[in-house]
Amino acid sequence: MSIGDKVRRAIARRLASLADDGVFGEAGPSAVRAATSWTVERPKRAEHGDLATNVAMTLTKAVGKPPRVIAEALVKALEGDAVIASAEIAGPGFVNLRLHPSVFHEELAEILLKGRGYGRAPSATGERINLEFVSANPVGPITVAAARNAIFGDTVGRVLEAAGARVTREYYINDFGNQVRLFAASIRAISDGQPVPEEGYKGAYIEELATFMKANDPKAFESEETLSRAGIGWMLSGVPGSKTMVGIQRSLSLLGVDHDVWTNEEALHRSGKVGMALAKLERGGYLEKKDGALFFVGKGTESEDKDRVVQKSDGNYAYFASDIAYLADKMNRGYDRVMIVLAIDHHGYVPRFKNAFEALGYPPEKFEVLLYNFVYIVRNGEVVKMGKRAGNFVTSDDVIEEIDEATGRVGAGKDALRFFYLSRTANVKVDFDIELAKKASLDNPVFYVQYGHARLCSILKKAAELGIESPTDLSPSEWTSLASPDELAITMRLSELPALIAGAAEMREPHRVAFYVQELAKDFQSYFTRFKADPILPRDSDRKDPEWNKTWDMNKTRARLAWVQATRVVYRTALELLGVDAPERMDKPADAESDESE
RNA sequence: GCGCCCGUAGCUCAGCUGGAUAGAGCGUCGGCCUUCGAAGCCGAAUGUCGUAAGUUCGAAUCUUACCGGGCGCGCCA
Repeated sequence: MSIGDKVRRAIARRLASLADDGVFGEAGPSAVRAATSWTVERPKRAEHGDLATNVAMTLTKAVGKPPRVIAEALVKALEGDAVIASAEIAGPGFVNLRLHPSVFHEELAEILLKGRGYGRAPSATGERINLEFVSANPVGPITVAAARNAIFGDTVGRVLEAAGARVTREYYINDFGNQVRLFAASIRAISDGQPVPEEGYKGAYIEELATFMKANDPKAFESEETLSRAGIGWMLSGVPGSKTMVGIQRSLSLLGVDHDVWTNEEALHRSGKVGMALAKLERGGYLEKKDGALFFVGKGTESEDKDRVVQKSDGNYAYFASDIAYLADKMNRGYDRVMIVLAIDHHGYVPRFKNAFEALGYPPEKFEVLLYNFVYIVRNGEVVKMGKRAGNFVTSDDVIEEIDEATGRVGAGKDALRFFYLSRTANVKVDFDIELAKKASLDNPVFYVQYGHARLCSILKKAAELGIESPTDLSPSEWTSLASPDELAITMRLSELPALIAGAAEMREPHRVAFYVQELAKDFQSYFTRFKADPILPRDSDRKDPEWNKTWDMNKTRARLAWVQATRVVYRTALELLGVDAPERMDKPADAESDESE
């Protein structure tokens, strides 16, 4: 049980017995037991205690007594409590609480016991969720803008998994229809030395692709169909050795994103799943023929102003038809919930998707669209229009590579880009200034967080060098020497991880994890620097005396080393949820060193 | 016209399932390295929370209207 839960339970119990004693009048006993909306939270200001509750204020109405009267009774009843050491009334009726140190020690013991499992659901027995994301048009590389989809979607997946869900990550390959024909035509034109068609694809990547295919995959040119299929295959896997044609799958992998299932739109048509899904809607009376075309008529919970075409009057299916088939296909595979990550310009599709989902016979609340806002690429203060057709886009590979070089660490670019996107809510738009990307990357808070983790590791490493064991199981009496308010306050922060994960998963808000770990890093780095005069480990000067270990308080060192390890556990879990590395050491980038010597 | 998203410090953004004196990073100014990592720490300055009403003991947070910015309303994909 978390610290917050323990405190909550203690308060609830005291309140219930006060009510039973008639302190809150006739309505007391039932009112107190019915009240659930009150909170136990860490106050903004440290002098307000370890935790505070608003229970007295929320009970006022139901009980018919002023907040301070309720609070006074509660404070009195809490005297001698095993969890709460002291309580006092503050402000309009808050009850500020201070806890016994043993409560923190128990939490640390639990963190060390559970390790990586701390804060996570005990087992993956929750919903089976199909999470579709990225699904970028496969006729071009992954851009920095698409990387937002990839990173947001992937991190939602990580957080949901930590909360117990079983998540399948899925990519929908739109390899059907007009854009694919144009793509094939563009490849053929380039390989024939002809100009690409008016609406075709241009740019270095497709030239490289065409040149490569001409030399290595001549059979692909037999027909337009083989050409488009092979071309998309190479888009996914990449051109060997190429920097401009890294391949969608590898680009995603470099972002720390890996999909479990790749579904082709073309295969949905070829296998007849589109026809089957429409037949099902037909039976339900959801289709209507008008002007030679077939329309989906939504009758679901979402209001829609008009009917949507599924089969055009020329006999071709509209894109929406394969969307419907794809939804049916996913649910036929046995998921409890279907989620799709889409850019905000798709918000108009949500009602028709939901109605189609409902028309297929599924509860609409089991379908979710997670929307995220645009990424605007900015160069010298001006927004740059990116387009695959024009070929003037910035790929995530470019950005990652540049940051890797600037920091001198492979993986730093991925970490910086992930943290950059995860440091804001999904529904705010982002400016990505590519000229500043390199410089700004060195200021990326992710490195600050990682530095904190490296410092923790450094303490443990140093302890090992000194021959001091870092224990992971201490007895209650051994823990007592861990008593500094700073260490206990950080422990309070550590204890928030389980609720944080649950909240981030429920709200589909991975940015909460990014802000949490940043706050944790700040707490720790501040503590670490301020306590230099009271080091965890004996310094060289302390060990000059050969008898030093007789006077040194080794109990305190051991308790603090255990605390360091628990802090590291929480750091690592948070970083893992963000898909960010937790390096054990960080070397100062070359640029920063030269700045220093100037 | 209708619908969705956004508007919080000089800049970029948290806080929005209502709580105490509205926070962080960057930037600015002033301090701190002989000792567990200075990619660090400490301190200072900076706000009509877009505007106006309403609900409430209490509103950045909920409701309504308005203002400003973005996006969506195809037999396109």
